Amino acid sequence: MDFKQAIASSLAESTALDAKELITWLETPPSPEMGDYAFPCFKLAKTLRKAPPVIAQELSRSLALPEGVQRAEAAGGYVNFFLDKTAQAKAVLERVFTQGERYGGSDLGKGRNVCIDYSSVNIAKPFHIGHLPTTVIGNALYRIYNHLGFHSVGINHLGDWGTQFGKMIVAYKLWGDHETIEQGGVDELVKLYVRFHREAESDPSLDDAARAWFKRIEDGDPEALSLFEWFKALTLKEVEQVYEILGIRFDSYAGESFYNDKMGRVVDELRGKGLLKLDQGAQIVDLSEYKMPPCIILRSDGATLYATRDIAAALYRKDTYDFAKCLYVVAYQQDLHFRQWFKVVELMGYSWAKDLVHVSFGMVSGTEGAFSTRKGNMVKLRDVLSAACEKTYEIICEKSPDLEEKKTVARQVGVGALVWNSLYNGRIKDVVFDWDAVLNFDGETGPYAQYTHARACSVLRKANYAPAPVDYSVLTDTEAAAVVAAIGAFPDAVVEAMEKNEPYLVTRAVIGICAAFNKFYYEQRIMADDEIVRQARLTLTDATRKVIAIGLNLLGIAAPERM
RNA sequence: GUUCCCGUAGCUCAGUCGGACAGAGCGACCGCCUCCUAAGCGGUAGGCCGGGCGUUCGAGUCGCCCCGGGAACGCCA
Repeated sequence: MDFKQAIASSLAESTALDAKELITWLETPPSPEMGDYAFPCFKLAKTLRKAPPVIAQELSRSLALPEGVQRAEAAGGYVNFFLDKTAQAKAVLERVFTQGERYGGSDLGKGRNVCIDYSSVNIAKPFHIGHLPTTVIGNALYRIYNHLGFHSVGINHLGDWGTQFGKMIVAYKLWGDHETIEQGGVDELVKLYVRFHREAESDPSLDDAARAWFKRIEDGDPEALSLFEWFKALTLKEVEQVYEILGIRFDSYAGESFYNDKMGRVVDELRGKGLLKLDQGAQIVDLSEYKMPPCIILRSDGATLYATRDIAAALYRKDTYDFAKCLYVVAYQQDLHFRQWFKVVELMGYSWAKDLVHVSFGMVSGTEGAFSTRKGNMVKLRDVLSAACEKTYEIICEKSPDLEEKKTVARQVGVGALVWNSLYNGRIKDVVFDWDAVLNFDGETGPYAQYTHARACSVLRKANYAPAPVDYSVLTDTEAAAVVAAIGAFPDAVVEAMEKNEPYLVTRAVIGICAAFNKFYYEQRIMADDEIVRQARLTLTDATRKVIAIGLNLLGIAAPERM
């Protein structure tokens, strides 16, 4: 923030060091009583040939305190800076009200596109709990980048290509029924798929038939194509219902099949640049120099592979969107795959290879091990969503029987709880899906943040709050100051979340605000008798609820005003 | 076997490009609604930060080795 800048500049004058360097040295003390910013003097000890505590003493005395900084105190090897709480409250709250919806945002990414490849559902496969992380993390990043002035391009890279669709057609023609499938949707398709595999074990001719049908899709045979499109439409219809519930939309559904006619370019280019090598019948790019297995571009039968398609997609996206970054929100299992083809793009001579980022995340498993369609222990996203909403509905009936629109709020809170869970921790952590954990709404959960928001809204409603000039000096008590500090820390958290592609940093910033506000709410009476105090506290409450709403919105979570 | 990731309180995790006594939530136990939403707030208990060596004024954080868990490793995506 501005105060940090000012302190760094002031330190720069006294130490003859670069302010930009110094600002990175400044840290936040472990507890608020120790000040708002701390400057560790250890690094100066060598050059100044003095003990850190001595340097701290001298600095604390000689420094010219910038505007808004009340005092500087030496504490061991640190100089602690104490902000003038009134000035801090004024600066932070005015910024909130000036920027409004855009608080925590900026024009950092102005004019630059960011492609975000996420969710990427498979056609004719169920949308299960394992798809939640990519969907929700991708969506949050989409919103975070937009908030920082980038233009996000959300891409659902559909899994809509491969021999499995030949299998689907064979199964459908043998055992399927149009009406049943129209009714049952993806579940029916999965049944057919499972049956195909069972029967193919004893009847290998089925696999031949499947290959033949897939060939017909590739060749554009009308019957094959229409069945294929039908499966696709059925799947998308179901999936879009879930996106609707989650409030997610995509700018592009260009999936695997979309790049079918765009892979020749990749092969030609690789060959032209002398990167392709024939090995065991396949065309590969040798990566042994980079300690990686080769990247296979063409199978020995001439067919393309996953990597070929991803490279084609990257080239297309660069041409189409001229992205500043292209993110792939995909589980860490595919780490090697991305490292391989990113390297291939680099070897092709494209400097933008460095802008390709694998945003990896941990895997979701059940309490009894990995989910698998075959084992049938897979948990469908829709089931989890409805369970969460039902549970929420019960709680509302119990706690807020008079609430109107219970169903709507139950949905917002139930869905919010689920989304929050996927954005609460660092991406890389594995997740064991556990109903009890998912349906627990106490503590640092989505409902907690939503509750805090609703609570603040409730106070403002009851008080008939209207904006008016504020005496910020009455917001200097410990609890109010903590709320101010938490709100003030929000913008940096958003930037860091973008830089690291880690939405949980926003989640944690929201928690910080909620915790501080709830404490404030408990300790200080917002609707104080004193009019000056009341107006100031209401203003703080208003700012709080606004920033919580912004934070939740960045995470893709609704902020109901009552619950 | 090789490479990558992870290992912090009973459980789930955070720990600011190394820095001030290691934090939070859940669970357990104990408190707080005649007063603004108790989906809240407070307190107690609970940790040789997997182990060792090293770098450093200083290591949960960096390097090396070991142990434990996960993932990937050529014609699937």
